[in-house]
This record gives sequence, structure tokens and C-alpha cells, in this order.
Amino acid sequence: MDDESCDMRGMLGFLILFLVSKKPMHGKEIADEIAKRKGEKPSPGTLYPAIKNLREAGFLDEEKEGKTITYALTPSGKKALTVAKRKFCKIFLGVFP
Amino acid sequence: MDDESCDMRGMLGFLILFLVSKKPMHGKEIADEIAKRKGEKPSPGTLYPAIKNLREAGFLDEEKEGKTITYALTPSGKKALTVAKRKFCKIFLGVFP
DNA sequence: ATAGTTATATCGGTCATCCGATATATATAA
DNA sequence: TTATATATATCGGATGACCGATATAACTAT
Repeated sequence: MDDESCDMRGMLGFLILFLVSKKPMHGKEIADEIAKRKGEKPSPGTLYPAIKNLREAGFLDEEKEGKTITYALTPSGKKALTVAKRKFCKIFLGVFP
Repeated sequence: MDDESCDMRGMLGFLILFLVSKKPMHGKEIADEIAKRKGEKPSPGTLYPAIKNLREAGFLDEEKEGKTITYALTPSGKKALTVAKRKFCKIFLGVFP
């Protein structure tokens, strides 16, 4: 999710940001959507720390209702996603058919 | 580059495999192509171990000419790339405009 | 021959990602 | 109330990605 360096390590965060941008979701929904795409559900020990990072970076807002927390992009998160998406498309140009 | 798990950590290897599939290249060319796409050239300490992994996995053939080594996909590498590409597209469906 | 450049490669260390197991808190059911 | 399920969260440990520095080997000057 950074700018510089050759880092490909932010893909999970990027994917979460992208999914939430299409529709505000809570953690379970995010996990299910990733499972549908990847074929394997991320373990809680994978997903929630990633969400926490995005929250602490100011990219996600949370709205608690009972035990579920619905996440949505902040304006800063929207901006970060736009930048990250542009970068992603440039890096992987030609991979998509 | 694996099959199971929710691992997004093999993106560099995937990208190398994809680039080499379009045209056999040596390490320097791969680094330059990544630099063009990413905006930052991977350090040798990043690139060559990644190439080595792919070679040891049987996905890359090498042909030495003087000091340069040209890498090309093996049949097994082609197969792996096809699988990885299909998975990649499914995961990131909708990210590309 | 000697020096410099280029391509490939390894090493040490840091951090992110990931999983499985476990913990907490809320809601639902018996 | 007590048990069970659900959603969120943390912990320990493993591995991958990454950089900077350094090493080797082969060309290319001078």
C-alpha cells in the first residue's frame, strides 16, 4: 500500500480496500468474498490484523452494530485505493486477457 | 505460486514468470521491465533469489552466453503460469477497468 | 596487463503475510 | 441461567519479499 520500493507485500490490504470500495462490509463478509475469489478463506489471524492496519492507516471507518463491525472507505482510503489501483494495473498490464 | 492457502506472497515470482512467458529474458532485462512497470528497480538481492526459486521449482530454463543467462519457461513453467494466471484473474476480477 | 563495467549471485537483517490456536464479547437457544 | 454460535481480535511461529552490501565471473576498455 506504500508508494516507493519494489514491494508486493500489500496485496491482501489492497484486495480488502478494493472489496470494501464496492460495498461496505463487515469482517465475515470480506472473508467470504475472498474465499469465493481465492477458493480458500483467510484465517482470522490473517484477516483481522490486515483490517487493523488499514484502519490505523486511516483508510477504513468502522461502524459497530452489536457484534458486527461494518467497514467503509474513508476519503483518504478512497484516494489510496485509486493510487494503488493505477499502480496495480500498470504492473500487471497484459496479465488480464 | 502455490495452490492452497490464502497466500499472496508469491507475486514477484508470478510477475517474473509472466514477463519471461512473453519473451525469454536475462536477469537485467527482467529487472528493467519490472522497473518500467513498478517505477522502481528490484535490488539484485530481491530479484535473483526469486529467479533461483523458479529455476529450482523447474519453471525456468537457463541458457548461458558469456556472462548473461537467458531464462525461458519450461513446459512445467508454462503450465504453472496458466494456472496462476487463471487464479490471479479470478481474485482480482473487477480491479482492471 | 590493469582497471572498470556489467550480469549474476549470496548474505544478514527487517518487516509483512500467513496460519492455527486461543481469547473476548455479543447474540441466540435451551 | 447456561450453553452455543458468531464476529472480532491477539499470539506464536514460519516463510516470503525486500534492501544494501558484498562477491564472483566475464566482458571492455585503456
